[in-house]
Amino acid sequence: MKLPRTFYEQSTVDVAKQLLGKYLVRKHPDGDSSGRIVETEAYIGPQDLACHAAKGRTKRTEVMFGAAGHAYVYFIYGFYNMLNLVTEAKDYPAAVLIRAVEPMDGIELMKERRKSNVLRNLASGPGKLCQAFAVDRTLNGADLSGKVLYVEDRGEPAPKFQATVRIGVDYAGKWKDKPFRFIVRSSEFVSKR
DNA sequence: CAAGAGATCATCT
DNA sequence: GATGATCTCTTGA
Repeated sequence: MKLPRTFYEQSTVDVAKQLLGKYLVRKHPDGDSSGRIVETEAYIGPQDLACHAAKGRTKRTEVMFGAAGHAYVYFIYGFYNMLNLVTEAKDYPAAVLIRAVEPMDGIELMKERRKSNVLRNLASGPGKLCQAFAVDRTLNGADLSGKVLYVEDRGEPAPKFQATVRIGVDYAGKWKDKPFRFIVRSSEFVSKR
């Protein structure tokens, strides 16, 4: 069952936690792929200095100000794309970063795109995941109730998870220490332990 | 194994 | 003109 818009309208931290154990699905002409989400991070709004929207409403952050249930994809370090899912009310900028998934369907395709045969190395990080799933900025603003990219519930019970600090946000003052990263600790497929 | 450097570009100052 | 929600490779122990 595809997650409805109302799911993404909940508080960002709740969305981030509940996404664990759900399945990211990517439909593509070359073949479809999916993966079980095992790591997420919450970026909870304009006051959160780690959130891009703390810089205000700009061309780049515009999507986060839009309605929940859309993809926010941006390009970083000259190499990598990051996939976020926009949460909460329209005009309130917040999103959940998808950091890692456990590959399920379309594994051969992911191996090709990633140029790696190591299952654990296919989508265990936000940049890797976007490569494996062919997610780039053309998907920025994509509606998650559409056909190209969405998250579905496959009826799996909520996995046990652990909250830790977010990665790579040392510049964010007191916000860098907030426990807004959620990982399925038992999974081999998280980016770091 | 841990640590460091380099790659490379859209976005904002 | 600086810098970043990263990754990979190289180095050295």
